[in-house]
Amino acid sequence: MEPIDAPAGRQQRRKPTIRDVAAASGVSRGTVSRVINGGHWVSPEAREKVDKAIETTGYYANTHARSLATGRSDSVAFLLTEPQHLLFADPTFALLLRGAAEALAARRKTLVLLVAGTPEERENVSHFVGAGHVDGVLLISSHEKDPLLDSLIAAGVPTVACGVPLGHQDDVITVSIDEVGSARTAARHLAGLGRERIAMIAGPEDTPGGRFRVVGFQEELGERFDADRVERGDYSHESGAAAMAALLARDPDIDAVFAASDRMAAGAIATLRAAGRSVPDDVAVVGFDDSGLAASVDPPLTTMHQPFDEISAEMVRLLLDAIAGKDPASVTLPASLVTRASA
Amino acid sequence: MEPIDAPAGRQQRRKPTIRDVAAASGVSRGTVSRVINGGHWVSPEAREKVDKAIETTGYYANTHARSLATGRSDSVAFLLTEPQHLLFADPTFALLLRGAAEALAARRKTLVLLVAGTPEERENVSHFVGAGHVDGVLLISSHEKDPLLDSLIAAGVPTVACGVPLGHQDDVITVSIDEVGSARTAARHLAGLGRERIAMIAGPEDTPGGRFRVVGFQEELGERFDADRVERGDYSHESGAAAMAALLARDPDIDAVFAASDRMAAGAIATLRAAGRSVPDDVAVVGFDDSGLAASVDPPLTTMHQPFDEISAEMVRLLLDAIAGKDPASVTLPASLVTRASA
DNA sequence: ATGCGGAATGCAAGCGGTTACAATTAGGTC
DNA sequence: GACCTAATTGTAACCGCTTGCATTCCGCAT
Repeated sequence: MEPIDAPAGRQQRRKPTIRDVAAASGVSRGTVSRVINGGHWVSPEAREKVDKAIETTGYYANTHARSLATGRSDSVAFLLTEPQHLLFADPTFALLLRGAAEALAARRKTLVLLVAGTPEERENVSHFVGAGHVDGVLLISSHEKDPLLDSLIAAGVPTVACGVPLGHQDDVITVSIDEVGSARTAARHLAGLGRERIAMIAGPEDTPGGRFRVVGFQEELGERFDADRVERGDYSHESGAAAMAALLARDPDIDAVFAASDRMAAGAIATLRAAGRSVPDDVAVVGFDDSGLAASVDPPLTTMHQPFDEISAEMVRLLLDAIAGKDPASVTLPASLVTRASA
Repeated sequence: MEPIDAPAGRQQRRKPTIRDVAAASGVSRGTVSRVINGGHWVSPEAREKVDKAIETTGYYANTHARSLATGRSDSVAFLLTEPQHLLFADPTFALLLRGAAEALAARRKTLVLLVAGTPEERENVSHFVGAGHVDGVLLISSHEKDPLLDSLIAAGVPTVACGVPLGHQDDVITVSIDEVGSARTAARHLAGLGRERIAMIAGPEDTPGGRFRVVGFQEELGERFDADRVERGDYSHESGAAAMAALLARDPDIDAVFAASDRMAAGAIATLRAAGRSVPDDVAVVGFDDSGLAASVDPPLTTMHQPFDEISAEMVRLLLDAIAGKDPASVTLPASLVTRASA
C-alpha cells in the first residue's frame, strides 16, 4: 500500500526530500545541497534547474536532518532564570522577548523558550543546553552569581546576558544600559525641577540595576544625598507602594521620588495619593523602564526609557557572532528621559 | 589527531553517543535505545548495566538524531498571529505563555515561540510548521477567519486554539472561557449593586470575546439593555479611555461600566477621574481578565478572573492528546468574579 | 528427544541532510 | 597535442538514533 497516492485528505503525501529535488532536476543530491547552502561551486544552469525543482516539488529542508549532519541547531534559547511569577509579571520581559523573537526570525533562527525557575527545571535546562540542543543562550537574569550561568560557561555554550550579572563582568558577553548614567539623568531632572528632598526607591541589591542606579543617584545629588531617603523594593507595584509608605513615614516632606521601575513608581503614586499628596505638584515621580505601563498610569509617568528593541537586537547580534566564533565585546546602551506628567 | 584526548579546556571531548553507552555496557545499540525508550523488552540485568553506563558516560540523547529517526520533534509551537505590538503589550499573553511553558516543560516538550505578524513572517511560519518542525501548534489568536489557521488545518498539523476563532468552531480544537456566562456574571454583579444605567466597553467585533461578552451582557440586562450604552475598544488602555469618554458624552448619568479587559477598565477609570466621577461611588467599574494589572489599578479592579493557568494547561493537554492521535474535544472553562474595590 | 512459543537481543536499514574526496570536463599554455 | 589548473559534479561516508526482522536461548508440553 503505497502511501504516496493515498486517497486525498487522510494521509498527506510524503514530504519531498532532497532526493526528489535531485531527481526532478537531474543532478545529484550533493549539488542540490550546495545550491541550498548558498550555491557556491555550482554552475548557473544547475542552480537554476535546482531552484525550479525546489519550486515545483515544494521542497523544504528538514532541520533535524540538517542539524544532525552539521552539528548546529540553528536555534537559540531565551532563558529565564527567575521564578516564573516574577518575570512574567514584568512587562519588560515581554518587550525583551518580542525584540529577540523579531531579530531571530529575521536571521531565520528559532527561538526556544526555556524557564529555569525550580531546581528541577534548572537541572533539565542545564542538560538540555549542555547537550547542544541550542546553539546559544540569551540569558535573562540579573541576579548575582547564577550557578546556571557558571554551568553554561563551563559547558562552553555561547551566552549573552542582559544586564551585567554581578560577579560575571568578565566572563560573559553582556548587553546592558548605562545604569549609573541613567540614574544621574533622572536625578538631575528632579533636581532641575527645583526639588530639594529627593528620595529613591531602588531595586534589589543583588541586581545590577538595584546597585548601580543608587550609585548614579548618589553621584548626581552629591551633598544633598541622604541615605535615609533610599528604600529598596523588588521592582513590583506592591513593593513600590510599601517603600513609599516607609519613605513618607521617615520624611513627610519628600518632594520627589525616583523609582527604579515603572511598576514601583505606580505603587508609589498610589501610596502618595492615599496619603493626600498630589503628583506631580506635591511630589514629583520619575520611573524607570518606560514599559507599556508608564503611559497609562495616572498621571502618565516621566521615566527613563530603556531601549528594549535595541537591547534585544544587540543581544541577538552578539550571540550570533559568538556562535559564529567571533569574540564580540559587550555593549552598553544609553537610556533616555521621557517626560510625561509625573515629573 | 584524536580529539578525544585534546588538551583540556579548548575542545571539550566529543559527547558520548549511544555507541559509547553500548560499548560501556556490553550490549548492542538497539538494546540501549530500548532502555532509553521505556525499557520494554529488555532484561532487568541489561537495563541495569545500561543505566549504569549512561550514568558514568554522562550520555544524553541527541534530539536531532532522534527526531530524524522518529519523525517527531517533541516540540510545540506557541504561535502568535497578531501584530506583535498588540500581543506583547497585553499582560494576558505573558500569563498564557507562562502556563504553556510550565505545562510543556513538565511533559518534557520544547516550546518554540513563533510570531506571525507581517505577511513575510506568516509565510515563514507557515513553511516552518508545514515542514513538520514542530509536532503541533498552540494558537494564540482570536481574530476571525485566520488564513494561517486554514493552512495549518489543511496541512494537518495538530492545533489547539485559545478562544473560539470565529468561523472555525467546528474544525479546530479550542479552549475557551464561557464568554456569555461570564459577561452575565459581571452584569449581574453590577445590577445587584443597584446600578441602573450600566454601560459596556466591548472588544473588537471580530473576536469571540468582543462578540459574545456583549451577548451575555445583553441577556442579563434584558429590558434594561440599551445599545447606546455600548462602545467598542481594542482591549487597550487608550481605547478604554476613549470609549468611556464617548459613553459619558452620550449619557452623563452612567453609574456603572463593564469593560471587556482590565486595560480598558483602567483607561475608563482614568477618563472617569478626569471627568470628576469617583469610582466606585459615582460609577462602578468591572473589568475582565484579572491580569496583574487589576490589583494595581487605583482603585483595585473588580474583574472577571480568567483562569489562565488552567487554560494553558488544558491547551497543552489537548494538543499532546491530539498529537498522540486521540481526538480530544474542545473545552470551555468558567470565569469567576473577583471582587475588589472598583465595584 | 523434538518441537514450540515467547522473551531478549543483535543486526542493519533507514531518517534526510552535509561534505570530503574523487572524477570529469573545459580552458588555456607551451 | 600534451599537460596543468580550476570549475563543476557525482559518490559515498558519516551524523546519532530508532525499529522491523532475524536470531538465539529458554522452559515446557508432547
